Amino acid sequence: MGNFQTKLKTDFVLIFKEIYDVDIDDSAVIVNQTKPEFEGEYTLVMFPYSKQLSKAPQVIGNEVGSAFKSKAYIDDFNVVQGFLNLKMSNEFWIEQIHENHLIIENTNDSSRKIMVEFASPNTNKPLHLGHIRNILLGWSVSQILEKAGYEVVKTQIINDRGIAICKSMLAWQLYGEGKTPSSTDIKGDHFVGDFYVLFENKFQEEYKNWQNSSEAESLYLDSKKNEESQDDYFKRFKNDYFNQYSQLGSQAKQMLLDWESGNESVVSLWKMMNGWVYEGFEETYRRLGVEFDKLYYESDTYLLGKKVVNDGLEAGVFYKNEDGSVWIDLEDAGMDQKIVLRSDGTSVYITQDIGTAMLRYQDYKMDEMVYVVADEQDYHFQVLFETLKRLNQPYANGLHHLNYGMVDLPSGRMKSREGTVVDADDLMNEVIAEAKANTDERGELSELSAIEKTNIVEKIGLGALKYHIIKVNPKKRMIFDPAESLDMHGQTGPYIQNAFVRIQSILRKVEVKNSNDFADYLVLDIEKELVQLIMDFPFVLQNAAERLDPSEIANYSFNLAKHFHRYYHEVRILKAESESAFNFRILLCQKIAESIEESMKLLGIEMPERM
RNA sequence: GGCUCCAUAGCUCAGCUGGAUAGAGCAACUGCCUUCUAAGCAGUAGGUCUCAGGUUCGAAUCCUGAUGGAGUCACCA
Repeated sequence: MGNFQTKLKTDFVLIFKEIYDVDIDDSAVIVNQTKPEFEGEYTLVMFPYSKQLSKAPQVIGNEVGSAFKSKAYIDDFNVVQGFLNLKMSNEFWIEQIHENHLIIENTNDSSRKIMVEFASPNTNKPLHLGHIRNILLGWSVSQILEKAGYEVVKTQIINDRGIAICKSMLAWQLYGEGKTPSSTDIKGDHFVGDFYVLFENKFQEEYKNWQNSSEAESLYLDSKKNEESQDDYFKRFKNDYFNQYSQLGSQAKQMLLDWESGNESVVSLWKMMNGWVYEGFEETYRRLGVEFDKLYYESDTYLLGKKVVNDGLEAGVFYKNEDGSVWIDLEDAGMDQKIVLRSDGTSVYITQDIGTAMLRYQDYKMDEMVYVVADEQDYHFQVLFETLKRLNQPYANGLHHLNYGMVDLPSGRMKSREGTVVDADDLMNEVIAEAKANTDERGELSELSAIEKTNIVEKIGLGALKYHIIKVNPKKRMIFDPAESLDMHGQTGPYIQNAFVRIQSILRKVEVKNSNDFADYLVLDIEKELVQLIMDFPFVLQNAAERLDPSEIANYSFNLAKHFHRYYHEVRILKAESESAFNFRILLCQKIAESIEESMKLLGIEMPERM
């Protein structure tokens, strides 16, 4: 790792050995950035060694500091309480700015392969805000892992079968009048989603009517719980009605059975409608700037787990119940008994996941696997991972569940029934429109062509939206305020893009960019802070990769942009006081821009040249 | 009810391997565009880090308990 902090630690350990003849663990050494109110840039904490050496922390600090002074990179030191503050030499900063801190030396065993699953939508509805968080996290984590030296395979499992899509299909058959996305000029996924909603509405209507029948009356009177109102009762009864009484319900279920038995007309209807949905999804993905290496479809994998279950039965991982259902007992691992095969021999959700995991291993031989799935499925993945472990899968110790928190609106949880779901396409359109309005008002782009303008406005709008979502720690449930997501000031994507744009604007005005003639330049404090930030990149990246947490990169980018904006305001760059100052500052600006661009790229956010 | 996760400024969030006086942004208020793009900068104000114990040189951070909130506990996915 080309990380200077690591070098500081090892030097500290050597010094300790030399002057005290004591071995300490370099991983326990604490290096911080010196607080601005003290002199110096790096701080080592001495308290932990006080007891071991029976010396006051201040004394240790002074002794270690004196030893450090022989290093060329140290200029001076001071000790406050138990904190040893190191002031780096000017040459150190001059040297560091020449280094490329964006190159990550891979310390992992050479090129481990990791598969990342994200997005994974159902094909009966368009994508919404929740998918956007999922997709941004999955994409970003993929980029981060790749940068950290992994070979990454981006994948998803598309839930293209089941009762839900059959509802859309049936509604289209009954009420669609042969319309298509192109005949109505509606995006394919929305088109199919509209029929899903239509089905629900028609079903509700049918259900309401039925509730007035004598059959319904007597059922209510016979099987209501005491004091239960008719409304409550029928709310509870909805599923049973769908399965046992509903006309529409039985037609939809019949359609599912027909599909499973391979009925030609149903299958071709299914293919046509899913095709429409995929066209719509494709457009949304393209706009979001994401792509996948390999798609898996549930229609191909939903039968897969069965063979595994049979093998597992022989190996004693599973057991069979009297009724023929198959289970796994995970109680000794603190979990429950879980069913893996129904008594009728069909597989359940987790069985499919087991089968899919094995198929993926056959295809890619990955060492690790990341599932980007909301935290409501925490337990499911605990069970899945434990099961895969017991089945002795080679990647079983490399399984990760990136369990992000769900997205709430200021009004509470999104509910499709109440129509509060925020649609992904609408959201993108809105934020891009806002970016366009702001851009027009500023007038900076008035000389550019319409195409260039559109291009930039998209980058800004999507930058705002993506940053707003990705800056939040994935583990946390987040509250998404649409009004706030339109903001382009303060800690936002456009603020960071603006720092980059300002640098580009400066660089456009410079004729010769590669003059490295500034060895005599005395680096300013604010410039040291900026170089220090640039030097931090590998450290931040490593953390983000280990924790599967893009928000660390987001915070880092903001920090860098913030420092740059202050620098830009305080220090003349183009009109620097000397040639060496000019040369240094131009190179510094280039380095800052590169670091901003690289870290934002890891978040899936592009930089415009102007804005 | 069992298990899991969460609780930091009015709001949205940082603060993670325990370290110095807990930080940003938004909203509010005050300044700064003849000067490299004001999507910017500087400043004011805003805190019992939910509460109570414990661990130690030192706790927002680790442990225990309480309170409040969320999720989950299907032969659903």
